[in-house]
Amino acid sequence: MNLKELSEKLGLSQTTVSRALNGYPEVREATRERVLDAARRYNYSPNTRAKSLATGQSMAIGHVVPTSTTHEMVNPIFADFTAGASQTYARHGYEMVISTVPDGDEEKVYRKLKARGTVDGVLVHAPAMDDQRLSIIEDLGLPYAVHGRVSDRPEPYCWLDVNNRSAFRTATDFLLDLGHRRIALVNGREQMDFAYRRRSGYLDALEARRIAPDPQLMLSDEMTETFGYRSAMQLLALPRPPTAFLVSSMISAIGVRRAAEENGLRLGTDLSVMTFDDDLSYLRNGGDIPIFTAMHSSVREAGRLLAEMLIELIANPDGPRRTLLLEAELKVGRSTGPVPLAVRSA
Amino acid sequence: MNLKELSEKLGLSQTTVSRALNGYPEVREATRERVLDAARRYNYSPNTRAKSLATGQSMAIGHVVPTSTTHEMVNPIFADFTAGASQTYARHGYEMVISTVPDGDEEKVYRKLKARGTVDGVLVHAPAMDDQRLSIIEDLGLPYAVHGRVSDRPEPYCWLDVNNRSAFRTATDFLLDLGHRRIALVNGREQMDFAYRRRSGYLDALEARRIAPDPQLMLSDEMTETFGYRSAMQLLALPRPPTAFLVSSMISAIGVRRAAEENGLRLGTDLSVMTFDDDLSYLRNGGDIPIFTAMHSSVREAGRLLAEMLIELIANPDGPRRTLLLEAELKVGRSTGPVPLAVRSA
DNA sequence: GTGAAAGCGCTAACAA
DNA sequence: TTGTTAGCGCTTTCAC
Repeated sequence: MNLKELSEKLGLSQTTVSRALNGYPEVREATRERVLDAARRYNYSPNTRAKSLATGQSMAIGHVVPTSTTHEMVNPIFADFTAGASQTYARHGYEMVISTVPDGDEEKVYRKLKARGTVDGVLVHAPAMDDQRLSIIEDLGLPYAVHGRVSDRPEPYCWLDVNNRSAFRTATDFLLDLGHRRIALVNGREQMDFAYRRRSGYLDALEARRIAPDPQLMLSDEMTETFGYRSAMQLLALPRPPTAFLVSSMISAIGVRRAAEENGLRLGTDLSVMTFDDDLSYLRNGGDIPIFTAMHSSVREAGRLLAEMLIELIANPDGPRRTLLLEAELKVGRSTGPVPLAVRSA
Repeated sequence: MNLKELSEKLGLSQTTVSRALNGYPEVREATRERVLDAARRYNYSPNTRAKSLATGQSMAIGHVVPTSTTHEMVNPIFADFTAGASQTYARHGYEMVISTVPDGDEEKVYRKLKARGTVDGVLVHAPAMDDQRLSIIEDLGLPYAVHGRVSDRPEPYCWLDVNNRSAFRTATDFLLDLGHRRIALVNGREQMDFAYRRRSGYLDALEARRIAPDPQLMLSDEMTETFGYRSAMQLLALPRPPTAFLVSSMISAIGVRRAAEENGLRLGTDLSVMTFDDDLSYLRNGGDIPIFTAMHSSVREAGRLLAEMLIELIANPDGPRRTLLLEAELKVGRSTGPVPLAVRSA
């Protein structure tokens, strides 16, 4: 059933039917009723492609995900964030188009998305400190919004970020208050903007107490379980091992716990583990996770919000570039010892 | 740059340019060269919407994900699978469109996808035993492929599944061979087809040795860390607790480990934990995971394969409904005790 | 081997 | 308030 057929059934012109369906004011109410009714009865839905072609809007938003190095897509953060964004899109009638790209081919993909008219805007994930994507997208004239920030970018752009710096400052202070002095930082890859900001927060806290950071205690790589495990094994084997771990993701913290276990250390007694992660659904199911003391934020909600911001930008491309900084919340769990912990002898 | 502009630059008709670009044979080679060259130079990409409208093909494939109850999208399996499928789509020039739906609204969404011509086919995730979606999609005449199977469905359809039954039979046999007699099964939600098949395999193995299954030892729910933890806490508190756990997902197994830890039990010594999960990227990063003994399969590869099958079906809707059953691989890690473990006294 | 023209299903001037 | 008409950018007969 298409517009032509529907209008013939109704004995009206396509124009009138179209106007009735799209809520234009110049249609008589009775006519509109008739049209809407028939549309429902015949299960009519307008062909998106035809509509797009006529309006120039694709009513779709692209998420471009690099595959090879970062494994971004399988990152639970990405999943939760995307789920949130998707809900917003659905409410506004947008489709979500996900493209995966081998690293390096990104420019080509954005260019194509634009040229082919596949999407009306794009959401950018996991920006690096000197991320080049934004300039490319900006130059293409494609509306975009960023989950995170790009430190090296002076131009205004639409972003939403969690306050990583203050979160890690707070977390580190928390551990310092407990009496810890050797705190390991198990962080994401150095080029990632979030990792840089987190390290800054950690260093801020140490500096404020005049504690010299020990480079040996600061590791960074892609945040997998394996990385957490290996980091902890390595750090716990030091002559002066850390008494606390500040870990940039829950899944890596789980790896840290595995290492602790293998070393015969009990969390909350022999070792403190504190994590920053978003509030991920695959770990909980409505329940609490008191595994670690944690800095939490809702990444799903972040997805919803940023999608709203992007849609607003698409509607008004010359409007202001909105930004939003979310503060993380501290949740104290039982794995962080309440008292200064003895340094384990080598 | 669109076709008209490009053809004007070349002094050719749109027709010829179109033919040259799309590899039609009746174009002189020299002309084709010129056209392809110009297309590259001017960064020409055909407008997808216009092309779709003209051809009737959308060159997009839909993944419909229920949101409310199952949290499917944030399931790491889904993420890895989708990443794999997406790679195949990219190779074949397809876009991937993801829609989230509140449970129950699925029929409406499929109907819309079809009526609006948004996609050429759909991939169905996480089927339940009596899943109604397939009949709906079938009736709509939308090509589809299923990740998993639907036990209650006699009609042929295109699916790819891992052999859950034999995997769990093998896993249970493995634990039985070690001398375990009280083996807990921590499984996915009962309505899920995969959970049913896994339980069957588990029961098969017990029955073959004339061991009566203990209903107390069989739990099922959505596979989160929290569920694994709670299950294990509950089971370990039994008068006769299990000596081994067979867990349906790695993340839940991590919860089981947490519970074991809290109970002062060491994996591989006091307790065996065996898991079935796909080979998930967020846990590893190229490395091994010696956490549990596991039945493994590559879900990313599964995504790639099933996407191929679907694309083939779209190209030839009246062709055979291909199916593919993958066998899981047993990987023995150090957490499964090599000898019968003493039953912990209550 | 190349081009003219119709049409995919819809929207949006402009007319009535 | 409704209808006529001309596109949106591409493919695809059909004619040359």
